[in-house]
Amino acid sequence: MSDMESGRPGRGVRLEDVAQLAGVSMKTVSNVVRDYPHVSAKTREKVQAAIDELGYRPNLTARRLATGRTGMLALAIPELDQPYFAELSRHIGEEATRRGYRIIIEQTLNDIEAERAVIRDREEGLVDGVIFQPVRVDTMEIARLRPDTPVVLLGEGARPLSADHVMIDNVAAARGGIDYLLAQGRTRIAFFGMVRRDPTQSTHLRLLGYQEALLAAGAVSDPKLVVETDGFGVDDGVAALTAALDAGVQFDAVFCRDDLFAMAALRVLDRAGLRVPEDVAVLGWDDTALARYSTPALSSIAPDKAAIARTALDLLEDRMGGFDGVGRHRIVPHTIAERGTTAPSGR
Amino acid sequence: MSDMESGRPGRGVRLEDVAQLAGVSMKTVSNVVRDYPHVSAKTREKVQAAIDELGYRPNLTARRLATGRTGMLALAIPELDQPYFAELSRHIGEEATRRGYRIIIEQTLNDIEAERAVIRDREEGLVDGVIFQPVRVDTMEIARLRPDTPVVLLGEGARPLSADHVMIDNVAAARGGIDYLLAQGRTRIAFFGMVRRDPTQSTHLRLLGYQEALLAAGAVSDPKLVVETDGFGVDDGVAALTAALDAGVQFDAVFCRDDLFAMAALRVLDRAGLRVPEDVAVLGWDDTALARYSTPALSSIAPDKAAIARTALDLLEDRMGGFDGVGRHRIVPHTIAERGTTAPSGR
DNA sequence: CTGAAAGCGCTAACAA
DNA sequence: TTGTTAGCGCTTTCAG
Repeated sequence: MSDMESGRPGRGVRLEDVAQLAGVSMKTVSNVVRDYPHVSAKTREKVQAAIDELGYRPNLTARRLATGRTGMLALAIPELDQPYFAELSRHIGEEATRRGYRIIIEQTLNDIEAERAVIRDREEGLVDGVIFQPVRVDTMEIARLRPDTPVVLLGEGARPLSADHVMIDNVAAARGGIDYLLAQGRTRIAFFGMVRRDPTQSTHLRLLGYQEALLAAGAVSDPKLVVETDGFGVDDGVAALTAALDAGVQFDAVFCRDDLFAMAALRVLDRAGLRVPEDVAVLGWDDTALARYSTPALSSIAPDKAAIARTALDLLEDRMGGFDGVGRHRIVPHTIAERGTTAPSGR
Repeated sequence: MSDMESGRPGRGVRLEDVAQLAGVSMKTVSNVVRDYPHVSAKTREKVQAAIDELGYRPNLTARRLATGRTGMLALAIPELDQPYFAELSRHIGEEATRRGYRIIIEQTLNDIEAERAVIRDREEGLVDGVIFQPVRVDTMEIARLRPDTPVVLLGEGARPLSADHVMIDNVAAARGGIDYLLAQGRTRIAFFGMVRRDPTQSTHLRLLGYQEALLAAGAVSDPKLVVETDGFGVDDGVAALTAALDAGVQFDAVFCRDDLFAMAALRVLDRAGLRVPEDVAVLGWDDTALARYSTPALSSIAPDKAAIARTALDLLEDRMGGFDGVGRHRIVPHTIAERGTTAPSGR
């Protein structure tokens, strides 16, 4: 009660200070701090009192040096503000917290050097493991530069035999999307977002699924229905799709590489006076906030982001626990989030 | 050249090993590693060769323990996947990288206990400073639980005298938004997104600016034009605005608390058959991806997020550098991103 | 300009 | 159950 000194900062209070005040050894204090089970009740109490009085808190850095564990994971992604990555990060952050890890974010900003730094050593000794979605570096490079830190890869970009990997089945998901559109009676389905010089593998896989499904259904497969763009931006998409429309390309559904292109499609169709979904259905990919909040609300291929997070952490914890087998590849489920842009008729 | 062993992992290579191989002391190696200027060229060369041969990389944790600096900053925000925070995080991440810091993300998920943990000690000894946007804890609590780690606060939630603070002038920004709408000839402007039991201060400030501007302009100020909602979700918004419309409330512009509510407004207006911006103008707040990608593209109050990041880091670096004055409050600029939803007439 | 040695604060064998 | 004592790997006075 006469704790006049209560405002004293904890700075500088060490384990040893606590030990001294409590009249025990450092080891005992350490045991109490870490909830080591074999400590007598009275000792624990005494120590706890000293801890409280001094306002002691363990120095995480020192603990790390002593244990070798950092309790941190790095999440290396292109851009934090791209809706898909923002949502993925949220899930990974939550899952990590649940398991007692902290997340340090590494934005590669689509820069190949930044990606190389990630696989090389940027995180050396700083984190226990890294979750990495590469977009520029290729499989071989990742395999070669294998770091000492456990890594799990996300996305379709690279799949070296040496690293674990989590993704959804892009081909199957695309096929499912097309089948879904076909089942609604759409006959001329465009593939929108074939980005020229796309460094990623994703687009190709999605296009592949698109073609497979069309072929399997004996539906129209016309090269003109594959709309190429000059980049990943909405503007690129708007320009490309507008050009296609102007060139007289006809379609009653647009299967988009991702939600961003779907936003572009919505804008172009609106300008062209085409109604969605009555005249043209639109299906996005990633099921981001963009899809949920647009008008009309966008239907979208929905990767199970929580499952991606969970699986990635599972694999990583195996590795951190010493598992040293060959790279494992996990396919995570996806669904189709059905919303207004694909409803057979108005909302 | 006969480096048969080149695949050997760097794991376990210590400063001492390098020193031994190079035939110098640890101190010298340390100097080379850290680019200490006063090292003779030949020594440096010799040491560098040893470093390369051994594949040595400094152990960050050990360095930290020795220096006391972690080189890391914590960014504590409610949710990483809320567009505004995702974008803010991107900027802060970039700025931090530029200055040589890494960012660890702490999602508070709007949980008051998580926020308390942040200001208390969750990051003790783990980071050099924290950037924190509180939404639940109040000013006094933050002031009381002042941690030993430098903190800069973001947002309007709390402004204790003891901590630095960065925000945009919400009242002025709201006033500016209303003036802008007024200048376009709008006469009945609704305020949309007066969230019931909103724990944050932002909404009130924005409403205040709205009222001030209306009053100053001698424009219509009708309590019915303030649309209350039950929560922050788009669904809450849709329900509330639909109800207002059904109740016969008339307006020719909607000033939204944030972009999410603007998305809700767009949806409701579309359903009601009202054209945007011809019949009703819509102005959002935050200038997120939602605004840029919607159709029509949303005009929005745009806080200068890069400036927020820069300013926050500036203040934090001052504190980390030893500055110990009273809390400083920085106002960062904002603009109005003019897009389709407020254009006087169609696109 | 370089070397020797004492920490940074904590954990973990090994004893007691 | 608790104490003693080395480290963990790096930085940093203080000499030389």
